[in-house]
Amino acid sequence: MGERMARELQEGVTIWDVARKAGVSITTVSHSLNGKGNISEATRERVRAVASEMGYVADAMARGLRSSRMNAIGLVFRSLDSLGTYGPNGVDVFMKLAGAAAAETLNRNLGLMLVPDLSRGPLPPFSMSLDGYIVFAPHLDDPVVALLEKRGIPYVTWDRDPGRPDFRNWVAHDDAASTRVVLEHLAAAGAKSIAYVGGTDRNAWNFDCEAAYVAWCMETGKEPRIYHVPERDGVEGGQQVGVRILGDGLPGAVFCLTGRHASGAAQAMQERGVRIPGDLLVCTGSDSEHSRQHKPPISALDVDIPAAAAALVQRLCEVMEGKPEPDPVLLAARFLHRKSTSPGKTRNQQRSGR
Amino acid sequence: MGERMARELQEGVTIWDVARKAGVSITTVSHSLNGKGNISEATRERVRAVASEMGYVADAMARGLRSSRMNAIGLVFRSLDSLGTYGPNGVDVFMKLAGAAAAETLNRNLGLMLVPDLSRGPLPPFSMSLDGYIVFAPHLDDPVVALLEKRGIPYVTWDRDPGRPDFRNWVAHDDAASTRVVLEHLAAAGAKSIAYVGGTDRNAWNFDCEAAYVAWCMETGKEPRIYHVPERDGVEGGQQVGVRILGDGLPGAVFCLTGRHASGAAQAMQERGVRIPGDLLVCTGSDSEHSRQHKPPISALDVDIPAAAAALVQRLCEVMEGKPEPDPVLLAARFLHRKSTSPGKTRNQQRSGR
DNA sequence: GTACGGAAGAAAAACGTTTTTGTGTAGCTG
DNA sequence: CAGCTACACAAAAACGTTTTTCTTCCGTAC
Repeated sequence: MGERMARELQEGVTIWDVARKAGVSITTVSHSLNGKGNISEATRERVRAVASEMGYVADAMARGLRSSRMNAIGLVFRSLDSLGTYGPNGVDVFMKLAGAAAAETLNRNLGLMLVPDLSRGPLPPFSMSLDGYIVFAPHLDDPVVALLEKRGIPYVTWDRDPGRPDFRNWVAHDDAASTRVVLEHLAAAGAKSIAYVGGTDRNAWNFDCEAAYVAWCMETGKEPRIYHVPERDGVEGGQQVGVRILGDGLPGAVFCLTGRHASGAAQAMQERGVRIPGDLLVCTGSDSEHSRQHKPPISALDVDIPAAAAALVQRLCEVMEGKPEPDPVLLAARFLHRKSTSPGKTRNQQRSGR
Repeated sequence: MGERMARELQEGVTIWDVARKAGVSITTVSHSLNGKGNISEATRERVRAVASEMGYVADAMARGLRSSRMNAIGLVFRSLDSLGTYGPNGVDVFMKLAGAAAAETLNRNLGLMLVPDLSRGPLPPFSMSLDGYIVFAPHLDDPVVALLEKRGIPYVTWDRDPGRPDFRNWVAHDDAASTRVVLEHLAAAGAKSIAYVGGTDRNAWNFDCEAAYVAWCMETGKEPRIYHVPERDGVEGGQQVGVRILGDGLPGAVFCLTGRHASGAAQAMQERGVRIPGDLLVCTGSDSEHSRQHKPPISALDVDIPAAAAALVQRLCEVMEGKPEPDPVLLAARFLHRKSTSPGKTRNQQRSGR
């Protein structure tokens, strides 16, 4: 029996094999297994037993061909595409999201396909056959989004597409509100002036945070101090901007959107004698290993990745099922209050680590 | 034209549409596009032009059904499965590998599918239709490997499968050699005794490193001091083992396989007054954000991820093409010499960071 | 003038499902 | 007992390719 079973489990047990063994037609097998049609419970049960005993699994491609559903979705990281590397140091939000999305899709019996930049080079063979896409951080006039749109492939995005105000299937943080939380926290902690360091990717995150920063400055009558560093420059870019900021005069606080920039800026300034949080408060808009491990640890806005993944997958499934578009989903970012923005302790205390 | 093209690019332009428009049979279209059959160059060119003008892309599932090649491979992280989370803090080797593998597969016009644990729960729909698998860090008697074996699906593993000495399609570091490099480095830096902290997953990495450690101790006449911490316990587990090691008497050096354990152990011991590298050298067998960011930075063995991904994908493609099995691929781990194992500096120097 | 052979392409089979349509039997109604 | 319905299942069509086999045409050799 084991011998025989092993042979049957070899690739290639089709619906015909099951039908023959169960003494029914392939229709009956299909219906039994999918809970459709009009089959007596007895037959259904028997067929199920035979199928599972034979280790039958419906061929995904045949099924997909017929029902034009692939049961898999694609995940494309636009920000990684522009970063030029798919494994940047310390930026773990991507893997976390990929992992969480994979777990989430598995719950719905969907596969998750990792698709590098769709817009250049030849298309990966069945990128166009996937049932839907999650596009992470599309940028302005994103060609990947345009392609999906043209093909009529359902998709959702993390962060809105800045060039498509009418598109509603997105999930994101409320960046304006989060920015405000940060700025008010910094102000409450005693910062008189706050410098802002954004990235150069033309995505909603950069746009919205900067707009919120400017608006807040207007409201509170402060002079905006805005710096931009390319995302791909990472910690090094942060160090350079740290030096620039110092040259322009030490502000009360620095708000860097990316964790790597924040870490680099803080490090450069600390090396030049600035004490954090004594002389300067530092906060970042996206938590990363760098912000966590910096001495002192840097306060950060944090994404609840599993929640984000769940919301994205859920919304995508709704879109794929043709449900009417509800409003975009806005998640609240958590603010992680760490040492780098602790208001005015004495200078000695801050040295003792921990 | 633009209007019309846009409509045609809508989903659903089939080989029939192309054939009709070009005034030939579907056979001719298929042959023209795939460079097969006996078609005059003129026709071939004309068909190609029509097809690309219409934005025709062969349906991946129909093609896959016919040729029983899916043009996609699966990637499954066994160590993440056992870790219980797909986004562990600071463990970025996975995303890096996923990203590098995705880039590598794209070069070969293959898709990359992320597949969570295959061995429990219902199978993701077409996990069994994929052309091949990369299994990262299979453990002893790994059910995922068994399943693939049973189904006759080609696969390669990162690290050998400890339960299948005959299986040769794997890529790994030479763990024995690497361990030796570390131990000799620690000894050369002045460590008289070296404690070893391994994980509890039953994979080749844990087995081979520990065996190499024991062998080295025998050779050099040292008493082995072995500790085990579950991988999933992370930094916290490291802290606990740090305390245990201290209780057993301070060794000259500690070699922790995982970066998170190393960081935790170092931290716990530093908090109890141990100076690194003054009183104790610390080294880890796998670089991670934790080892990089620790103060002082912890020396580590590092994987050349792109090389690993390239080797894995390459080997998998060979296996899928039925090439005879050459020897397993052994990559050399780089040893990253950092502050935590710098031999006997004065105690004051080591405080000034950097 | 017929047979042969190669070139260029068309027709048809096959891949393994799902879904639509058919078919036969049993039970009930009028 | 003809006719209708419900039931349980089977047959066949369809999905969009690739591949195998078949046709047609034409030039050349016998």
